Amino acid sequence: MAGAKVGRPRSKKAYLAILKAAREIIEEAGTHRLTIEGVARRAGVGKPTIYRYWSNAQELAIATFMNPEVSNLPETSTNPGISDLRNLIQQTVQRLNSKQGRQMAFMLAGAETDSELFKAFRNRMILDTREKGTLILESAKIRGEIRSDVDVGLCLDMILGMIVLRLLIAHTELGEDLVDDVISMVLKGILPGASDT
Amino acid sequence: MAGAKVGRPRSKKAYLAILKAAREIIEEAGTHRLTIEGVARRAGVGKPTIYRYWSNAQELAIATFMNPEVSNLPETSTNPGISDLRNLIQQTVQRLNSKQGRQMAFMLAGAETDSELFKAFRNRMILDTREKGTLILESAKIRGEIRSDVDVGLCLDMILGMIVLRLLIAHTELGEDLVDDVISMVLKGILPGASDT
Amino acid sequence: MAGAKVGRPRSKKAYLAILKAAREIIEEAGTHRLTIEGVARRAGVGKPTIYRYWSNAQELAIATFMNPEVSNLPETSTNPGISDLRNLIQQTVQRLNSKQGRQMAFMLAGAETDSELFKAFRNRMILDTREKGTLILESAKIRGEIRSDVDVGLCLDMILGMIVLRLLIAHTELGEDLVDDVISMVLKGILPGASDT
Amino acid sequence: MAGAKVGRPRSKKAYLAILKAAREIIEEAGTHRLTIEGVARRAGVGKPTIYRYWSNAQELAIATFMNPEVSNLPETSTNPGISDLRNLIQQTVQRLNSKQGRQMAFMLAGAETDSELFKAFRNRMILDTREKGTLILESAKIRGEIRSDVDVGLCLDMILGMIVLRLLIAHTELGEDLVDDVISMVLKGILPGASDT
DNA sequence: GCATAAGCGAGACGGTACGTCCTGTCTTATC
DNA sequence: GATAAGACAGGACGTACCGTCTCGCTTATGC
Repeated sequence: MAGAKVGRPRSKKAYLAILKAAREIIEEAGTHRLTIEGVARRAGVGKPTIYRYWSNAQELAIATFMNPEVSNLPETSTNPGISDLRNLIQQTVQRLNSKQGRQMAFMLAGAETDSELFKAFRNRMILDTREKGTLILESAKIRGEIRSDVDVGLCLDMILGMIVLRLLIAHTELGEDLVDDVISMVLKGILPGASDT
Repeated sequence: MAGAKVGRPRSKKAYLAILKAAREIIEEAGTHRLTIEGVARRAGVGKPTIYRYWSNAQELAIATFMNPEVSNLPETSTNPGISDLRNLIQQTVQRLNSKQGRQMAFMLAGAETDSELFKAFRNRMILDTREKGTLILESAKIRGEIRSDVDVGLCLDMILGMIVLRLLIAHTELGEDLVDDVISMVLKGILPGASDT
Repeated sequence: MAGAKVGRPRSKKAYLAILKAAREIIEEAGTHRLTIEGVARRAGVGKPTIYRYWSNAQELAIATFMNPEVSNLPETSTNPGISDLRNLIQQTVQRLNSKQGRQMAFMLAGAETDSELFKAFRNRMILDTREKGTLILESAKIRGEIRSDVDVGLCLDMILGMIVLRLLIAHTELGEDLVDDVISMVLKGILPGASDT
Repeated sequence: MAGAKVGRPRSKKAYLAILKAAREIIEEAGTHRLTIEGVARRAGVGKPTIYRYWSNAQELAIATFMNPEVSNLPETSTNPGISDLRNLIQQTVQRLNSKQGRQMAFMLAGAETDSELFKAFRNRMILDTREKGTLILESAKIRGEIRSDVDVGLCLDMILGMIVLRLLIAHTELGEDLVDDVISMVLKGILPGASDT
């Protein structure tokens, strides 16, 4: 690779203007109205400048959700107990329940599933929660707070899945009570013989 | 009723040819390669004929999954017990796990969520299962097979949500074991003090 | 309304409605905005009914100018003299100078030149005048009012041609003076040695 | 001077290919078979490239006659006499009598009469001759070759009009003799007392 | 310290598809 | 048995974007 850093350096200003314009368009008109031409026009930028960073509108859209404004979840406590699960889910619900999160979730399904950015998104929005949740539940397992034969991944997918389902398909409100209910259910199951809420 | 059945009747043949062509294109190239022009070409049909039925490619794509080939779930027994839940979920997994179902699930997220066809799809693919599941669980409640304070809707959304999540985002295989595991979990919960699988 | 017998109860009415609608459209929007669909819609008539009489929009347009409202020129006196030429040209100018005449002249050039209706139009608008003019000039020839070697057809074509040219291409006003001027010129020529106007 | 020469320059090659294709289509199938899609296909060019230059098929058709192949009339001698009129008319007849000229004349009538290109055409095909003819006749007037009270414009319109009329409407052959006859007539008039041809 | 290489905005390019409109033909039920 | 209604295959319209490709400039680096 000759010319590692020769030539004019890429303009930070242009890069940020593109992301800003893209975010605004998505905000105003929705993800499927995002076009490269529209972004270029709004950002006062040439189309090739956009293509230099992302190879299509899809990727740009995904990137929009990857920038610092959608921050990571706060760290869980170093030795988390089963009670931390509530906070985690609460935070995930809030994050996905935002306008941005909603659009992103929509967009997700249309994406080329093998793309790096799709994976990145999935990592950030779902797996991130899943990972933290795994940490919590495995700790709980060790401490005997939950049964040792529990499939932790399945458990988390049921919780996350429910959230995604209601968001994407049922378009139900995701209230605060929900979090308590779902935790209660996942803990006690639905069979008789467990104490009430 | 003026205009009720005046004029040349719509051609069943053309209608079916359109759906067939659309289905084939989706099968071969994916949902996002479906274009009205392509369908018209393949079906040997004029574009306006397509637009007479559906107002854009999205709607046509959704309609593709609404026709008889993707049939309703079989009826559950008239007085279903908790054991029927397994069959219901098994069938849903199979249906969504097909190539067609997978594509459809993908497509879902990009759709205009207020469109009639989106709702129709949701009804058929999700609510259909949800409704039958509700029947089963409410019966089980009455018979005392499950606790009376259980939120039946939430319970089903956790199961369905997990399926959708794994299909859309994690792209995990949806094996047969899964069904047993998820039912077990939802019945017993994850707290200690329940018998093993 | 309801005809007593089967057969053709509303034929005349439909026919006239078509012509009326066509005339109105041409009047309002110009000849090139005339479409069969538009006429059918406006006339409350099925498209095939129009096609039963005329085979395309062009023919219909021409037919519009063939109906009684654009009347024939008045008859010339039975034994016309050279002085009748002025009246003839005057009338022709007036007829072509009308809005309808103008549009018709425009349309003429776009027409399929071999169609019967094109010929019919030509007959009515140009040859009609030409014929009457020939009568006048041949009579004048016999009476010695003009030279015997004059090409009568050429002479009339120069007069009519000038009118058409100014109408179509130069868009000059066709005033009354013009008629006197052109007759004077065609009579005396432009060489010196003729008395002034 | 923003936008003066920014951006990729327009491709001369594409421009010429469009005109060539348009000319060929008109030549082969006639003016009313000229479609933007057809031209794009034949020229190996995108439709928007055509629309960048002309806003519809009509304008493109007119432009076809405006390019160098249909050249200007040759210059008349610097101090032209009445005898030059013959050459001028002869050339005009030839030009209009060509296949291309004929089609163009037809097309003329269908055009939006206020368009720039319509005017351009009129300028080139009619006014060009008219202007040169005016020069000739005014010179002749000064030298006393024709009467001083002659309306030069009217005279030329009669000649040109006759040509156009026969071309458009009568579809008469425009032979060589015609030129002599029309000049003779316009010079001498049709009254008795002038010498024979 | 000046050449060079890459980035920049602008915008034209060949394309594809859009959704609309109209053509001329056909197939019904109605009158 | 002609009519109105309107669906049909076809095809052109003019527009919007796609992703690529020049342009003439600008901006650093590194020779």
